[in-house]
Amino acid sequence: MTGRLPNPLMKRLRQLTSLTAEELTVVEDLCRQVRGVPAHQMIASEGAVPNSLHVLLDGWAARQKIRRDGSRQFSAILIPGDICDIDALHLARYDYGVVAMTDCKVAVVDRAQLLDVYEREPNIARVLTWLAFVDNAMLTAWITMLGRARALERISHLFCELKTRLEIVDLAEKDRFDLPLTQEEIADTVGLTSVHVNRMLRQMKDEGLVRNGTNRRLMIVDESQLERISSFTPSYLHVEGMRR
Amino acid sequence: MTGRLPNPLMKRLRQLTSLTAEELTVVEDLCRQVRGVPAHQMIASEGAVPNSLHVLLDGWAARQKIRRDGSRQFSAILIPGDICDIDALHLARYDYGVVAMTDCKVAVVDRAQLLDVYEREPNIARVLTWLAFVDNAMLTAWITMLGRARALERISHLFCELKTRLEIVDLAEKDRFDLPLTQEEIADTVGLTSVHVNRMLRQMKDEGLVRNGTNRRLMIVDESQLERISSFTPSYLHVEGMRR
DNA sequence: CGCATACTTGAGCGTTCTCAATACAGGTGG
DNA sequence: CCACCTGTATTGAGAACGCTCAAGTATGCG
Repeated sequence: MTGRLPNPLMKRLRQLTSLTAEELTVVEDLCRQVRGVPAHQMIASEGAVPNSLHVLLDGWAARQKIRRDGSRQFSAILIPGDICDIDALHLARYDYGVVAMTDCKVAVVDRAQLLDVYEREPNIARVLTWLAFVDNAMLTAWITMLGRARALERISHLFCELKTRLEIVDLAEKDRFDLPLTQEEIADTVGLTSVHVNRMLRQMKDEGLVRNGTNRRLMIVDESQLERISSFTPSYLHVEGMRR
Repeated sequence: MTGRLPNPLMKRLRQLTSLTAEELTVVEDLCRQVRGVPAHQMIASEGAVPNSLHVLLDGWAARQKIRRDGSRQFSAILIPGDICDIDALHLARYDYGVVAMTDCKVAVVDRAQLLDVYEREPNIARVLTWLAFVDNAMLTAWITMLGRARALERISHLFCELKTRLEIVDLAEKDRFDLPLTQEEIADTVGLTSVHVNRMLRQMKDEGLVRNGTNRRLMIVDESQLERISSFTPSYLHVEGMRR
C-alpha cells in the first residue's frame, strides 16, 4: 500500500506556508503509507492511545463525540488535505473519534517517526502547529454558530466554510460543489435534528440557494446569498496563510 | 509593574508537566511584566495583530466573539493560570477578543522573546503546545454541549468544568466555589439568554444544587448532582498531565 | 438617598423537536 | 427485469423548549 496518488496536503502547504521544496518532500514521504477506509468505519477511536496520525487523502470524514444518550455531534468535517487527528501527537489519548463518511484514503503517519522529524525540522514542526491553531480557530467559529445562530444561518455557514476549504484543495467548481453528506450528518454537524435540516433545505431549494445534484447529492449553488445569510467571512480559516 | 505575586501558571506546570526547576524559572521570568486590567476592559482585541501573549494571573476573563447582530458568544472562560491567547504566537491576527470579566492581573509576554525561548528550550515549546491542545479539547467538548445538550445540562457542565479547573490552581474549596459571573455572562457562555439562565438557576437553587453566596455571587454546592445531570467526566481536561 | 446594574417573574410567541407515516432511490437476489 | 429491502428523504401534527418583551425588584455604589 504505497500509493502515489496526488497529495492534497501538499497543495495546502505549498499555498499557505513557506516550506522549501526539500521540506515538502519530507512531509510527502511521511505520507507514503496509505490505507483505504470504507464509509462509516472508524479511522481513530475515542479514548484510544494514539500511535499514528492520519492525513486524509481522499474522501470525507469527521471528528465526532458520542454522548451517553446516544446522540452524536461532529466537531469537524474533514476533507482531503486535512489532518484527521493532529492532537494525537501531543495528547495522551483521543478526545474524539474520527469516522469515515465516504470511502476514504488516509495516510498513516507513525507518531514516533513524526516526533523525530519535529526534532530535525523546526519549520515543519511550526507549520503543523500552525495547522492545529487554524483548527482551533475553526472550532471557535463553530462555537459561536452553535451558541448564537438559528438553523438557517448555521447551515448556510457550514456550506460557505466547506466551499472555501474545498477551493484550497481544488475540489470545488466555481460557485458550486457536491456535498456527500446525508441530512442526518449535516444535522449532527450543526446541532439540529435531521427533520429540521430537511425543512430548512426545502426552504433553501425553494429560494434557489441549493439544489439536488447527481446521485442523491446536494449541490450548493448560490454562494453569495449563503454568505449574506450567514454573515460569512473566511478570515477565521486563515486562507492567506501563515504569519512569516 | 514588576509583580511578585504567586503565579498560578507555575502551579499548573508543576502539576501537569515534567519541566525542570530551571525551565520553570525561565517561564516564570517571562511573566515578570504585569499589567492590571479593570473589569470589562479588553485584554486583546479581535482582528488585531498580536505582539504579546497574556497570562492570566488573577481574576476571571473570557475569549469572545461579537456577531454582526450584536450578540456575543464566549468560546472560553479564563481563570488564573490560563494563557489568554496562545494562538497569538502562531496566527497572524486574533480571531477573538479577550475581555476581563473581573478586575484582572495579566502577565504580558513579549511575542518575539517567547519565540526566542521556543528555539532554545524545546521542552517549554512542547509544554505550551500541549496547553494549546488541551484548549482544543475543551473547545471540542463545548461544541458537543452547545450542539446537543439542553439548558440545564449545559449550565451544570459549565459549573463542573470550572470546578475542576479551579481545583488545579487551588481556587476551589472542597465541594464549592464562588462564581463571579453575571447571569448574562453565563448565558453568553452556554448559548442561552440571561432570562432563561435565570429560570434554570432558580430551579437549581430549589433543588439545592447551587445557592446565593456572598456579594451577589453564586455558590456551587452539590457537585455530584451536577456531574450526574451533565454526565461530566473531566478526561477532556487532561488533568492527569502530559504524555511523557 | 438616588442611580446603575443585575436579577426576577409573567405572558405569549416562535423555533425546533418528537413521533409517526409515507415516498423514494439504489442495491441485491431471484 | 422485477420484487424486495434498506437507508434516506419528506411531510404533517402537536408538544416542548427557549426566546422576546416588558414590568418590577433587589443590591451595591457614589
